[in-house]
Formats: sequence, C-alpha cells, structure tokens
Amino acid sequence: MEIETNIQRVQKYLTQYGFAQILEDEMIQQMKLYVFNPGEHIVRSHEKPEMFYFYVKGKSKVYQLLDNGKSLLCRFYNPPEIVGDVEIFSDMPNICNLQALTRVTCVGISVEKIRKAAESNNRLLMLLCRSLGLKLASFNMISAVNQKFPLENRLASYLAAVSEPGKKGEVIVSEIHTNNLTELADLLGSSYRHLTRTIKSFKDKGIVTKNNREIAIIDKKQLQGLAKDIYI
Amino acid sequence: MEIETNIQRVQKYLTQYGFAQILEDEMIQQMKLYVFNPGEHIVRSHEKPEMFYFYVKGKSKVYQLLDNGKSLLCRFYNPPEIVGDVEIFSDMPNICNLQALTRVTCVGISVEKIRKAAESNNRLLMLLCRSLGLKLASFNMISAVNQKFPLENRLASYLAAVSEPGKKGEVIVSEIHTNNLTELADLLGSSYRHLTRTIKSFKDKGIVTKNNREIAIIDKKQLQGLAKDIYI
DNA sequence: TATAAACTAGGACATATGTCCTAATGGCAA
DNA sequence: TTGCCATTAGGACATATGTCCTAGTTTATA
Repeated sequence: MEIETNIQRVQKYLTQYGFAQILEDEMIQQMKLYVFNPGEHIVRSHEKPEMFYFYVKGKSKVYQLLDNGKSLLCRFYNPPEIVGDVEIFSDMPNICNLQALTRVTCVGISVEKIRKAAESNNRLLMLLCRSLGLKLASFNMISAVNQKFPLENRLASYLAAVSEPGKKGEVIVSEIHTNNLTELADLLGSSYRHLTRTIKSFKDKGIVTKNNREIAIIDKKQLQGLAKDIYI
Repeated sequence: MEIETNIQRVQKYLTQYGFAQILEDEMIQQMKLYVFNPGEHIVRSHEKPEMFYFYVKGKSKVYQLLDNGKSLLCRFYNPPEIVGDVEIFSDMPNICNLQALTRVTCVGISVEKIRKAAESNNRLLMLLCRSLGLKLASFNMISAVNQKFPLENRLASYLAAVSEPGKKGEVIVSEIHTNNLTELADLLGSSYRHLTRTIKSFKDKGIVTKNNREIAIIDKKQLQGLAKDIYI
C-alpha cells in the first residue's frame, strides 16, 4: 500500500464522484490517497477500523471468512463506494474483508476525524445513511437469492444480466466479468465444480456455447426462462 | 391496525428507549401509536414506504418473499428497533416484509416528516447510521452462516445460544423461543422436514432429549463441539 | 367432553451441491 | 521453443437438503 499526499488528486477524485461538495475544505486538506496493489487487503475483518475511505478507483471484493475455512463473497466494489460506514457509529470490529483485485485507489481519513466531522455535517450523515441503505438492500437481495434459488437459476440470471449484444449476428456474447470461473463460482455462492457442471448442462441443453474463456448465449429464450423473476 | 393519539403513551415509549431525547418536541407531538395485531403486516415489500416507525413493543418477523414462492426469514424484531431506516434516504421500495407475530406497538410518523426533520437533526441521523450498521452487520453474519454451515451446526449453535440453566440438575433446558418448529426451521433458513431430521439425529447421538415442545440438552460437550466457532 | 385445527414425527425419494481426483489445455516466462 | 503454472473439464462419490406423504399427538374451542 502506498500513500500519496497530492492534494490536487485528492480534490479531483472527490469532485469526480460528488464527495467534495459534501466535505469541508479543512477536512479535505487532511485527506490522503491510499493506493493498494492487487491482492492487498484494504480492510481485514475482526480488526478495529482505523481508516475511513472514499473508494474512487479499481475493483475489489468484499468477503467474509468463516471459521470452517469457507468464505462467502458478498459483492464486488467499484467506484464510487464508501468504506467504513458500517462501523463508524456502532463501534464494532470490521465484519468483512475487502481485498483489492486490481490496483485500487481510496481517499482516506482516520475514523476519529470523519466521525467528529460527521457529527456536525448532516449532508455527510445522509450520504452515509444512503450508502448503508443501499448496501443492506443489495446484500439482502443477493443473499436471499443465493439461499433460495439453485445455481442453475442464478447462473442464468447472471448471464442474462452481463450479456451484451455480440458481434456475430444474433449471438450474444458475454464476457464473464470475473477473472476466472473460480471467482465466478464464489460470486454466485457456489463451488467451482458445481459451476462447471451447470455450465455443461447449459451447453447440453443448447443454451450456450463456450470456447476458451468466453460464454456465448445461443438460446436467449431458454436462458430467460431459467433466469425469470429471480430479481423481482 | 389501530391508531392511537394518546400523546402520553407516545412520550412514555419514546422515553423508555431513549428516542425521546433525540427528537424535537414539536415532532413528538405529531407522532401516533400504531398497534398491529398478530399476523398483520407492518411493512410490505415492493410498496413505497409511507410511514417511519420506532418499534417499541411486541415481536415480529422480517422476511423476504421470492418469486419462486419461497421465503427467507431475515430476523425477528424485538424492541427497540427502527423501521424505515433502510429506505429513508435512498428512495426505493421496501425490500422486506415485516409481519407482527404478537400484538405490536410502534410510534409512527410519515416518511416525509421524518426525512425533513432528520435533515437538520444530526443526532437522529447518527441513530439511523448506527441502526443501519448493526442491521447490516447482523444480517451479514446470519446469511453467511446460513449459506456456509450445514443445519447441524446452525442448530447446535442456536440451541447453545438460547439454552438456560435448567431446573433438573445438570440438564439444561431450552425453550425454543419460536412458536413452533416450522418457525424455527424458517429462522435457521431450512425446512421443517430437515429440522426434525436433524433434531432426531441429535436425539440418536444422545445430545438432546425432546418431549412435547421442549428440547433438553443432555450432552453440552457434544453440542458445543458441533456449535463451535460458528459465530467467530 | 368432543371435535377440529395445529403441530409433531418420520418414511421414501429426488435433487442440489460439495469433496476429491485426474487429465487436458492454454498462456507466459526462461 | 520448452516447460511450468494457472485454468478448465469432468468422473466418482458422498452429503445436505428439499418435496411429498401419511399418521400420530397436542391444543384449542365449541
């Protein structure tokens, strides 16, 4: 992790996502850029949070490690995000891990400072409320779906969601948006083995074809039949 | 649902849980008591939230209904709780249903009014942030456990958590804290059938005995072995 | 007290999903 | 180019869990 104090860049990032207009200038002066390399942890669970971040660049994953060695991928982070809002007023250790997948840039400030500032900055507090509400809503949805729909439906829904109009005629090609199938399996709350099994069944049913690292949807109707109504 | 305008009782409830000191008197004057009977819905998902509540009495359940007809029980509510914090600043429809299990009393006010008031009441905003943070943390934990541990472990953990020192010598008796096994199965994110199967296996292993509607733990060691470390 | 409704118990079976392996393949670095 | 590592592919098997039923018990209520 590297720390930069280039205040122009801090300003630029905070402005880009509308954070700057909420924060007092005096506070912005105290903020620094925190740059994390792929694989580095931005937040570790069970530790006391010390930094609060405005997440402005790169991709990372939020996950929990359970004591049986399994992990649960909660979601991916892409800018803009807020890191540290969950714990800021409830004084508890971090619940999740946040690990950089690409090079990630955050604008950071100590938890005490942001807490102090928030106490008299209602716009900041409202921003926190909004962020927390959205996090809760999306996590609620994701985990309900993971718990109550079989992988077949979740995968169909996922493919339908990330597919883009392809070049080759009617065929719709979907790049997987994750680095590899293991990561996709994690994202979908399943195992690599079961994911490949399910992909194979899609192939057998003529729903998709797959070559190399690309899945092409060849029967959108069937796919949507399986994906139907997962996300109400 | 019945509405009462008895301002003394409003005051009493808000004071009891420390809400009164956060709210301006003018606002308290506008609040009413909303009393729900068992089975009635306090909040319905997909509807636009109109009321914001301080939940001050009774037991209810928070659940999601999915489009395949299944439901996911997220948690139970017992006072004090805040209802409507998730949606207040993010302008989205309710994500969950909230259904009264007993007679439930809430102190309510319209969403517009609380939103307007919150904009200039930072203590209220901080309360909302705290409530949201705790909700997110607890739901995160619950759903990770539900997704990654088999029912055997979750049930063991649950029994260990709710058991109380019993009257009969070493035996520890646990009243189930839910109305019936169906409800407990829902709470644990499983089916009634699988719950009874798991209870039977506990009986066969000599971990518990069960008569009528009471489960008695007779081998705490074994139970804790199964429950171990679910909640880190 | 009698009778219905709610609840408990568990068999039989199907399915979703995990674990463990082994082989094949592709991409990248020496 | 060669060889290694990451990734993909899939067999074999075990387990967790769901669905559908039917029967026995308890509880509530008329």
